[in-house]
Amino acid sequence: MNPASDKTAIKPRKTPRQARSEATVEAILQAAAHILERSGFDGYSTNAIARVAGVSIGSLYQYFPTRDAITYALIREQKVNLARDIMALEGAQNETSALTKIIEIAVQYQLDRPALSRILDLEEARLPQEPMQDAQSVTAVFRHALAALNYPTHDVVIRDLVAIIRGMVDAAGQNDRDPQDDLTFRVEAAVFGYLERRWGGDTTHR
Amino acid sequence: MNPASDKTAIKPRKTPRQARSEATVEAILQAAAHILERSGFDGYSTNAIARVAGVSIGSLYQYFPTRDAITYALIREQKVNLARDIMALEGAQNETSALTKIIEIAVQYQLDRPALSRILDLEEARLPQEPMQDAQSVTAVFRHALAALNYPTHDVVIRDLVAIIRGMVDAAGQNDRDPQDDLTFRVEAAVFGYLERRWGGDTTHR
DNA sequence: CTATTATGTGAGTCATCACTCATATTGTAT
DNA sequence: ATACAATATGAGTGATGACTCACATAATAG
Repeated sequence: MNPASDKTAIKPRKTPRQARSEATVEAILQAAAHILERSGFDGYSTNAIARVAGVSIGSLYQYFPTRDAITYALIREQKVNLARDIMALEGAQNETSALTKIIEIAVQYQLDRPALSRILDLEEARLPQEPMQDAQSVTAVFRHALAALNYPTHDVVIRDLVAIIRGMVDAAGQNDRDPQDDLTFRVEAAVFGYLERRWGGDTTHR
Repeated sequence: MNPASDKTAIKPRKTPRQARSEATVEAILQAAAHILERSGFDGYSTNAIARVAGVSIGSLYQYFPTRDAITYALIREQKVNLARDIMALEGAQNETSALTKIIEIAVQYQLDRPALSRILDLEEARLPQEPMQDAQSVTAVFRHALAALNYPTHDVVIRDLVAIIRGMVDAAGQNDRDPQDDLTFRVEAAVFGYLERRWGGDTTHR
């Protein structure tokens, strides 16, 4: 009855076809990210997002059927960017393993916009899982990196590693007394420590 | 002006003095936990909590000045229970290290009421930090366990370990395809892997 | 130029929800 | 028995906020 109660309608109601409407969508997403980053979940209302974006509330609902749809879009964007950056470094093959690069980039994201990436992680954990095929690009990157080091590539291993990295990085971002300069090193210790302890003392990694 | 806007007023407005009022408080907390566990944050309203508790909304506000105060109380309760259970095992000194016991008990909590402990962790990350001295009991337990194994006891180390354990345990609880029977083993791998990799290959641990 | 479609607008609707308060009931002290 | 404090009640208030809709304007097609 009420279209808003149709939880499957998460994708944009309309797909922008002209340049100005794409700008509108972009402005909305930026405004949403800005509000989340500055004031957390308080004030994260569709009206506020539209106001900050300099767009009418009606326009917002032309492209996003639900407030959560905006949040999902931000999460998706973050994931896609992360996977893109990792794969960009994939080409430059130097001595460090792909797994090390993943950690470096994940930490980089955290240091760049700590509040935003943290709150998006929280929201992702809170919102019902959307069947997000973009997430699989991250999984694929991990699988590839693990295979290169002759480690197992089961889903469980990847989930554990993602959980470790996320947990540490978000916790460090929350605590402003955290000496974040060695965060990469600390995360590496946990990740490689976990792998080595489970699948042999092959110390050629890193 | 509005007492509800006074964010410092988080502790119970009144302290129960009679038996029946303590029962009321207990019913409210149980109802809140039940709702959070069953339907997540949706439906977690003060009116619903009072209804499920079989208590009037007015009674609820006699003891909790804010809805968040209820959530804080649940978080505090969980922390206190955890610290208590760990210290109970502290006495029974067998061959396993105290750190191993901490992990076992933390995993135990997760397996017991996965949805609840997960959502309370999320809420704790989301709510403004209350100056919670109860948290320090958990920190103290960690510090003691680390010292027994000749590991550093800096705040950073403890924060990292807590983040690792929480991240892994919550992620496992979220994913119902997770083979949780070996969760303890996996978390141990990450924790001891992290420690050994940073402070020497002393393999007498565990 | 005209028709058609895409995009934009924002006052208004409706439901939810945190929280209050005037009043009623129960326990306790003396 | 009486007084006083503790506890319980729930209809009501006010604010918030997601979302709609009737209408306006801008782009594009033919």
